[in-house]
Amino acid sequence: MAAPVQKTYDIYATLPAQIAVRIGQAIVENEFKPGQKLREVDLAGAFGVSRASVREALRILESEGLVTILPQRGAQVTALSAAEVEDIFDIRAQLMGLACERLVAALPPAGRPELERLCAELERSLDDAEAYARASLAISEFCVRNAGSRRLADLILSFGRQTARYTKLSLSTSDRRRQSIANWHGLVRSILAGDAKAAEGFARQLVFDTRDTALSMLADGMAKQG
Amino acid sequence: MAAPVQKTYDIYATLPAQIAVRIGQAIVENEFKPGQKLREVDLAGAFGVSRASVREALRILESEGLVTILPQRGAQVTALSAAEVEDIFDIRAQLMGLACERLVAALPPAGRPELERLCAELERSLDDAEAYARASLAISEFCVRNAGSRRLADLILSFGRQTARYTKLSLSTSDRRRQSIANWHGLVRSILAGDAKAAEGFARQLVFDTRDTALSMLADGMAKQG
DNA sequence: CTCCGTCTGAATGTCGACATTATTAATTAC
DNA sequence: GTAATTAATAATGTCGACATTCAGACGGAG
Repeated sequence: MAAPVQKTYDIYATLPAQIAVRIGQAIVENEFKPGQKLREVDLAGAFGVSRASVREALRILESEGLVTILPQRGAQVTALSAAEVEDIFDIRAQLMGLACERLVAALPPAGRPELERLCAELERSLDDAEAYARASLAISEFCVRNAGSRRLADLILSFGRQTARYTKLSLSTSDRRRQSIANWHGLVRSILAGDAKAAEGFARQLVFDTRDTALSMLADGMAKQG
Repeated sequence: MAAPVQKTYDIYATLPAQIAVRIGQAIVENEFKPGQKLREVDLAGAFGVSRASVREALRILESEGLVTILPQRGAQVTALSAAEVEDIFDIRAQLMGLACERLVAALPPAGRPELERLCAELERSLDDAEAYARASLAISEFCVRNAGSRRLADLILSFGRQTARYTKLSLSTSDRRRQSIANWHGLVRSILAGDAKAAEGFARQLVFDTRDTALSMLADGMAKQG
């Protein structure tokens, strides 16, 4: 008797899920600003669906941390304090370390050239902040999705999306991109060499560096404002 | 100018949240079994509310991992494979390590006697599996909630609830409870001594031991069935 | 006897309307 | 002129009904 087939259900199947994806993109790409109110009637009108579907979409986005719902007061784009940004980066660093430590054993042989290709793509994108952000996300996603745990991957990528705007901020200078690439090189080398502990270290450092830059840039921004 | 007051909104305020709490309790306490279907109409009738409220409640529980929603096929109590149980324990061990490492610096002086009291409560409950499970949850929650990150605490406790039935299974023998207490003693001692690295180690070991026992008991159960 | 297609019943998906609550603007008292 | 109160507005909370899709029973062909 063969094992029962694990059917995969397309999360885009339902209407609320589609709405959630589109609103989520707008948030991650900073079209919807932190703190901005998301009125159900407005969104329902914009997407041509009923409020019920929008409500479900907002619940989905709340579970991803992109939206904050306050009872009787509606939904708004989650606005993070500097302390919260730091907190999320710290947790993600820990989880990214775990994922990359696992990746060393879990990466199938066929994934090795793909890993090198994604790393080369990083170097090609060194002069273009937008392209580098995309390439960085691509190799991160590849590593995390091949670490053997769907749950861990979703968690890390969810935290990544919550702080996407700060990561992008952090990678806006070429100096930082060079520092980032150095870490990625170390990580890829460790993975290909089978050194799990070193991989964990590089993965965590990668996130820590991003965190430190983002926080200092935020602090500068605050200093200018206040 | 004083900082604006951060209002706290009671998550029990809305009807769906109340429904979610009650269904969630039933799941954690194993009254609703893994894989059991949760029909919206049934639940709506049982709680005397409309389907819309039940739907929102089920979404909340899905975000906590207690319920799995399959598009067009409804909700059911999340059923975890042995591999998934192991995965959750592993992630929780990592996060618990991080939390307890932070706790060493974050625990306010007033929390020290409380920590010792909760530890003593563990010993008092050594002969009663039910009481020990409660005491274990209490000290875990205390540690995690005083580690300085609401986000991290919620995450750890959420994973804990998802595997609550297996933790309970693991702590069903007095031998295991003695092993658990030894780890808790080590953890509390490390915290009070200010040794963050040792605290991290004990915290992880605590979860690892629970994982190992639960998995071997699950394997035995499977062997009997198959 | 087995397998496939159809059909029936029941569940979820989606919607619009009403009830309730928060916000804001106007008004009045001081 | 300011502050507190109140009324109007606009948002969310909750509900019942209709549309759509899925699971299983039934029946017929091979």
